Amino acid sequence: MAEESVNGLTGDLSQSSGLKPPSDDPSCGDSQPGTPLPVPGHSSLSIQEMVAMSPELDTYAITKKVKEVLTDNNLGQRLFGETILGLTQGSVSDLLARPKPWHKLSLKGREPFVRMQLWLQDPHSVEKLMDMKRLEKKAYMKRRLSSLSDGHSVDGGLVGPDYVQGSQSPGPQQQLKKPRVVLGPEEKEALKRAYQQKPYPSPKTIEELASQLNLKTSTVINWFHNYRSRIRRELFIEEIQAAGGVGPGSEGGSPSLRGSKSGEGDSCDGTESEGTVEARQVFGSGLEDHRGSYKDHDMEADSEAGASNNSPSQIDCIPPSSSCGPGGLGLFSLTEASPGSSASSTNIPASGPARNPRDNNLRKKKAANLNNIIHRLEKAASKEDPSEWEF
DNA sequence: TAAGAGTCAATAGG
DNA sequence: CCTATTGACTCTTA
Repeated sequence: MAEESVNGLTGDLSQSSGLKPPSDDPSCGDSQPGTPLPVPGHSSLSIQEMVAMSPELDTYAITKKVKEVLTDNNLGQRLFGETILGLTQGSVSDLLARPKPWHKLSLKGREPFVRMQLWLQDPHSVEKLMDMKRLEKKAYMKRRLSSLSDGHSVDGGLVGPDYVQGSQSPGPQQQLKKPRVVLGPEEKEALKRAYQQKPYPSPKTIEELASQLNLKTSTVINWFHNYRSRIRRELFIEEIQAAGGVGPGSEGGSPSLRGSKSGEGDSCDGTESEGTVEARQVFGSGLEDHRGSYKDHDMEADSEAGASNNSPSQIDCIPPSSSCGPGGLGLFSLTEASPGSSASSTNIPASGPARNPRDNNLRKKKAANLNNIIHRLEKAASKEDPSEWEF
């Protein structure tokens, strides 16, 4: 009997009484190598099902909390990623640093967040990870010792980086691995310039770029793909969320507020934002504060001669919605899925200006992205139904 | 088929 | 060790 309930996720909206029978793996044909992770808490539902049922989650709040817990306990992203999320360190880093808003995530993309949420709810989450860490260390020591006394290195093969770039090969293996391409600063600059002129270059342009920069066309193509998507992501996360620094080793999130990016220097930000707001609820256990508000990309008119009205974009702050979970359940933050914006419960107007050094870049990126936006606008224009517009 | 989403994995810095 | 960055790859999607 035990309380192995699938906490939360199912919470209140899953009570769809008779759920499907336990075994309902979508194993038709095949889809994936199966579920990589058994789902932390062990439950009868696959995370995929949980993801599907999950209400909107505040990805920002979740990652914030996870980062906090990890740093507070000296747990690394690698361990966390591999044991909890089934992702590699780099992916975890990326995810934690730039969570995409829930409504912009695909089902697959939501999975890690659901896992994180589940993990946060597990009262033993930390100690379990700590145990893992200890175990790893022990195993490592053991290996080391035995290889020493043995006089021969016996690598378990768990973590064996294949050396690629070395001029010499280990011998037996064919180092047919392609060495990683590393673009130089000039090349990147050139590509960025090209992007600003044309985020979606024609094959011809790509060819030209490639030959001019002495790169493979596939590299150029990849670069554009990556750059577009990363720019987009950066943009909305920068706009959306205020900077929140969590000091290492100390908790007590002191979310610093940053209403609007200060358009230092020259240009003015003719930003206009309609603030749509809505209250937000807190997670039952754990997550206490969060925020996140979205607004669409603002296209700013870039004009120097223009007025420099520095009207701070009005970001509405709503009073703390003190919605305490009844009896400690609300596992998820319920929100009415709102199209383009979500709430922001701001806290103390931090006196300390948490300036973001990236503001400059932001401007540049915004500008760079303008073309991108235009491109999409054009696309949208060809659709009758505004609901199909994607922004 | 091209673009987007999600990742992986090499690597650069700390 | 650890984390951040980023070119390339695998699937989806339209």
